[in-house]
Amino acid sequence: MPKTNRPVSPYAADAAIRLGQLIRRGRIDRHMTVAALAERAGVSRGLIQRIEAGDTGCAIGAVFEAAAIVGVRLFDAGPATMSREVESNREVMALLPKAIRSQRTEPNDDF
Amino acid sequence: MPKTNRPVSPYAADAAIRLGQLIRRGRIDRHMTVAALAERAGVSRGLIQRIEAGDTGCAIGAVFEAAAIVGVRLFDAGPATMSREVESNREVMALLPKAIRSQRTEPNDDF
DNA sequence: AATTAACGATCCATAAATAGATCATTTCAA
DNA sequence: TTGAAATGATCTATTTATGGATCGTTAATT
Repeated sequence: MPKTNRPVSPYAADAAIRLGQLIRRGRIDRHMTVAALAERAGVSRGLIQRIEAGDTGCAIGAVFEAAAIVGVRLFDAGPATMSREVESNREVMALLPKAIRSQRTEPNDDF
Repeated sequence: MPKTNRPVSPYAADAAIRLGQLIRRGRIDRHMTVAALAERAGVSRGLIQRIEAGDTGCAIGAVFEAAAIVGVRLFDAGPATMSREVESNREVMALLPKAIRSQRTEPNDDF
């Protein structure tokens, strides 16, 4: 058990678990062992185990790397279109205000 | 510059940047400052900045937490359905083989 | 145009993640 | 059923991320 526990909301925690499920599913579908995936991702075997378990402390780069290798599609963009997606979105980002002049803490997430 | 650089594929790196864009977009749409988002997420202001920049070293729990607060939908499941999604998927996961008996490194990701 | 809050970057100390090894157990295949 | 490989767990050393503070700059309001 870690010394201190970083609090995470149920939604974020479940999302991490869900992604872990998708990765494990993809790995098994491709007949890859945990060790093989670890090697291809350039990380340790233990880290892949934590990623598949939905550990919220894992670096997002390692998680996305594992996802990419086993073919998990992220944010509705495949390997060929992700970079294009990012690029075209830079323009719309540029139109947004650079600073927010507001003091309301903004209630929250309704979607 | 960090002592060692963790290598990440373009797809994984772009996915992190894309998520950062979505979070920044959501934050600005809700008129929240970086500091306000940081406080609500229980992290530092600097971490929110790195998250929005697409830093691959950020913990996935912190990133998903920020995403949840500003209303970014993860893996086609909203707050009300994410946990249900995870739960119902445990069954299908249980049907998958527990160990992979194969030596092929499996080329990779085509989708 | 002036004011001032928000932003982005950097530095340091500390907390935490990761690698790597080991061991027991499970589970697939012969 | 048996044997070997894969998995899951745990431990320690080391690398790395994070918090918190600070500073110059940018950009919203008035």
